[in-house]
Amino acid sequence: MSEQTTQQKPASDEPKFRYTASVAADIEPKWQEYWAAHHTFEVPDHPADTGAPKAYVLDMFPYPSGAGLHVGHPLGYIATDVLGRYKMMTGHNVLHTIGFDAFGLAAEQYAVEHGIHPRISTEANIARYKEQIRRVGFGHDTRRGVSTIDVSFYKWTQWIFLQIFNSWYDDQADKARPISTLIAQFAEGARRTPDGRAWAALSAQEQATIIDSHRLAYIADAPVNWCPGLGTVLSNEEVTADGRSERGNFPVFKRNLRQWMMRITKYADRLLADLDRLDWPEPIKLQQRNWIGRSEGARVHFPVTAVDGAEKTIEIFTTRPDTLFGATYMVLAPEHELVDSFVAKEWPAGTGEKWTGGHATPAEAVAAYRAAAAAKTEVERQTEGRQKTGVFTGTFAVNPVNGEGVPVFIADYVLMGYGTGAIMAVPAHDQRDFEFARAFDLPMRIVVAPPAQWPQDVDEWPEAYDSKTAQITNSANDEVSLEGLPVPAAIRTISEWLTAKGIGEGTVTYRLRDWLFSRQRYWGEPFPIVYAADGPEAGIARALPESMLPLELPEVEDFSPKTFEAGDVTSAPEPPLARAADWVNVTLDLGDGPRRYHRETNTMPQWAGSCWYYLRYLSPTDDTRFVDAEAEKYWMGPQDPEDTGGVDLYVGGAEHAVLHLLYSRFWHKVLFDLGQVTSAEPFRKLYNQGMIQGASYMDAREVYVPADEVSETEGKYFYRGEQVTQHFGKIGKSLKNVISPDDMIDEYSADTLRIYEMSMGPLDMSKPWDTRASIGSFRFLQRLWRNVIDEETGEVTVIDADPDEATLRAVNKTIDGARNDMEGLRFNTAISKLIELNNHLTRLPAVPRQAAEALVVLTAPFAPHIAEELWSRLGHDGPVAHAAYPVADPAYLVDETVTCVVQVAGKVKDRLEVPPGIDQDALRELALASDGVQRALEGRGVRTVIVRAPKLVNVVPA
RNA sequence: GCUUCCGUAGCCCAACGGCAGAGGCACGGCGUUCAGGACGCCGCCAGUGCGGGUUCGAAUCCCGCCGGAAGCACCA
Repeated sequence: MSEQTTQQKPASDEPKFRYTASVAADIEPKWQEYWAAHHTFEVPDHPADTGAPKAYVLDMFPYPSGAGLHVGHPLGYIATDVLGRYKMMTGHNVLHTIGFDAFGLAAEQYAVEHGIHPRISTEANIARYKEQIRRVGFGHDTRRGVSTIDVSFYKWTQWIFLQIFNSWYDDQADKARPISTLIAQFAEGARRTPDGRAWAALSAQEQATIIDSHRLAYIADAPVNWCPGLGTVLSNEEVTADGRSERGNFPVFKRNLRQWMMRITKYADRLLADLDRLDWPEPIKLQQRNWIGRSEGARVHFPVTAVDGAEKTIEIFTTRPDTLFGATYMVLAPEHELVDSFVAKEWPAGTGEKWTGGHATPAEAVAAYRAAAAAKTEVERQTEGRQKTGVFTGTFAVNPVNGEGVPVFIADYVLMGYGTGAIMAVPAHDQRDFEFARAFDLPMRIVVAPPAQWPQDVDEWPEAYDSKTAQITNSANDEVSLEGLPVPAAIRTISEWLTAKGIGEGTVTYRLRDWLFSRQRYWGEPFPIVYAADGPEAGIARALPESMLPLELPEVEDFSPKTFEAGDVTSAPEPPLARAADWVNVTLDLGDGPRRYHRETNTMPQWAGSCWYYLRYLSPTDDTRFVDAEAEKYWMGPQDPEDTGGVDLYVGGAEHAVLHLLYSRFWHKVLFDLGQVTSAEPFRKLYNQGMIQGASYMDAREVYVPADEVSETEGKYFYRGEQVTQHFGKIGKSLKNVISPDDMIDEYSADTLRIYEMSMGPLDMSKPWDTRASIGSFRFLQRLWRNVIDEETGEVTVIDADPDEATLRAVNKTIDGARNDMEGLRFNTAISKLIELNNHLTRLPAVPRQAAEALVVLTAPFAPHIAEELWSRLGHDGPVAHAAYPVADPAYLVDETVTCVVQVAGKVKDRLEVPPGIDQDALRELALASDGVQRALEGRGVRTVIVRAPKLVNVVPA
């Protein structure tokens, strides 16, 4: 590994005009400057209608980290660039650019660590990224590369937030509408207020509360993910399955906090349904479906008498209402709001120790259990949580199907955020309830008939029987019987009965929860929201008018977040913006005269900017609208009535399956509902590139050693004489295996890097990086160069004579194959075809111009610099980037003769040279008469002959 | 535990159900070269993870196992 060959210092006798790293270092910047100076890749916001098709290709918005790019990053960018250039050469208007997602936790943490203001460090990182990206030679329209931290960008992020804030979801119309339409409905009496009073009779406070409960962006007191280690709350999507922060890996606690939320749940059904209309990888669709988690079931009301004597009901959600007769207890989530009203003064006579948890009163037991639950991280809930815990509230509810009293428990295996936060427990037929019932000696009743081999006695069951195909038993009252019904029919029957009796109804529940949208950080978009300091509207969120946007992030002395001990449960978030007193406390005239207000001090999450940046690319300088309407229609509008519209190709990693890709679909749909965009979806086609893996090396202490100082001997790896072990995985600073694109460009060329990355294998597959193997790509370019340029004299050597027949065939077959491969994003096989043609030309005594030019044009999307150079040396004026991609002449795609394989019983026995147009019968006769067949048959008869003219004949012997 | 994807030469990877090899790396020989490197020409190596099945014919389709990767995981 350390013994890298290098072309940096050509030996004295190396031909003067050979394609080397130093030649590449001359021509690559030259062409990059040419493209910029000649606006080669600039495209109008909405091109004139010339009948040309369009292609909007997009890379996932990079976050510019302090570490710079490594060779894994450009993979997707190169792929979109290759496709974009190809599309341009096939007559498309192409829009391709790249910007930066530069707000957020990571950028802020980097700044804090380095003691620099995040704007300074972020802009420095962006500059570095831009330089690295520039060197790779992308065909970007750089005028469009916006960053989320640009004030002119986040003005519109704030504007979109206000659109969402000022909207509600009209279930009737099944779309978002302006909040004014809701207010009008209340004012006209078309919609009832919750308590039935007239709208005008309500106080401003009361009206605001009702309106806010419908807004798509709203403030709520809800259990949220509080991460003391980061000093901020996080969305569900940012918390890993083991209950830690995705960033930093700190513990996360459930806390009730007042936070901004986005009502994404209103879109659950549409987000789910429209997946079917998208050209996305199936695994990503599946992940979104799972995350949305639609499940059909029923809500059922269980009557219960509260401790104060009030008659209440506990509403539960179940997917198995057919098992209602088997419900023998109930469980509420510890955070359930009704719990307090059910905590009995004392334990009912005879309550066992298991149920009381050893506490003297239910109040003590519940308080202790709740405190313990709140102090647990999600990870603890899960690892310990497999052991079912809980306490009895001292109260019994009534099972509405049979009038039986059922004890009410609280237990943390029931989650507040799903369904109604309360369940009926059917221990015989639900594994979780089964485990709880075993732990608490609760009765089980069999209501789904198990197979004959199951023990008669439920006490001997090893686990719950949860079949959905069996028959219901022991389930009847005076009015309804499920006896003998299969599960689906039983669900239908009982649901109808529940609805008729008014004690329940069929319903749909989602796993998806509303999106927690505020962060207690400095480095994010400020909310364009203020609160009146006094008066009747004090504390009510009020939107700034559009004229007051952008609301700029204030400069503060101390931008670092208040963080806490990672495990400090009692801590509470303190937004850094709250310290900017001058900014927070303001006098504004919002249309009703100057008044004192204080600003919202939370900031938006990093996702906000990435929810809509692809729209801003379309008209980056428009200061009247977030996106020019015509531009959006042109680049993203639906192509036909069935089409959702959206970006034509979106390339990025699969790690954003549910975060960015779900959030931006949600925002886009809101904008669509409000008539702001014509596309119903942001990304029509999504493609996940695979990960480039790097070899990392660990010594005996399991410490990573610098990969570039490891040498290989006989399949073993050594670092400073010590043997080390090799692993393949992510590339990263901590793994000490970073290879930057700059390293590759210095050693070979940007074109080599591009060709190598595209030829490593299928784009969507993960594959190991091997710097040594990239020499092959370099050699290809060197041979290509040599096919056009004399290495000794620098003269163009192509001849103007017509190519021979074989060369014409090779050229046309390459054109045909490359076109197909380009359309299918099979860049690896396209390149292999180019290499094949190149090798063919190498063997000729002289290369015909026609063949050389075709190959140069075909190579241009992959290796644009060398292609431009050769194209220009071949005497062309315009850039090869604008040359027409060749079209194959069908006459040269068929060979004069083809080799027909003759099989006997599926085994190859002979080969025949036949004309491609040979007819079936003639070929059959030829094959049967062939030596190989005669020998293989050894006189046996022939049962059938399968003829696939002209390539194959298979003789099946009798 | 459940779901999805992937197993082809020493390595990275090709192959509409029809001759297992397109391309590259590494390796070897010859040529060129003072030499090394580079370059040119030629060569080498697998029967497709394992076991069944469907088919005239299976790397390819189906079933089961083994190995690897990813996702989900108290969601009622």
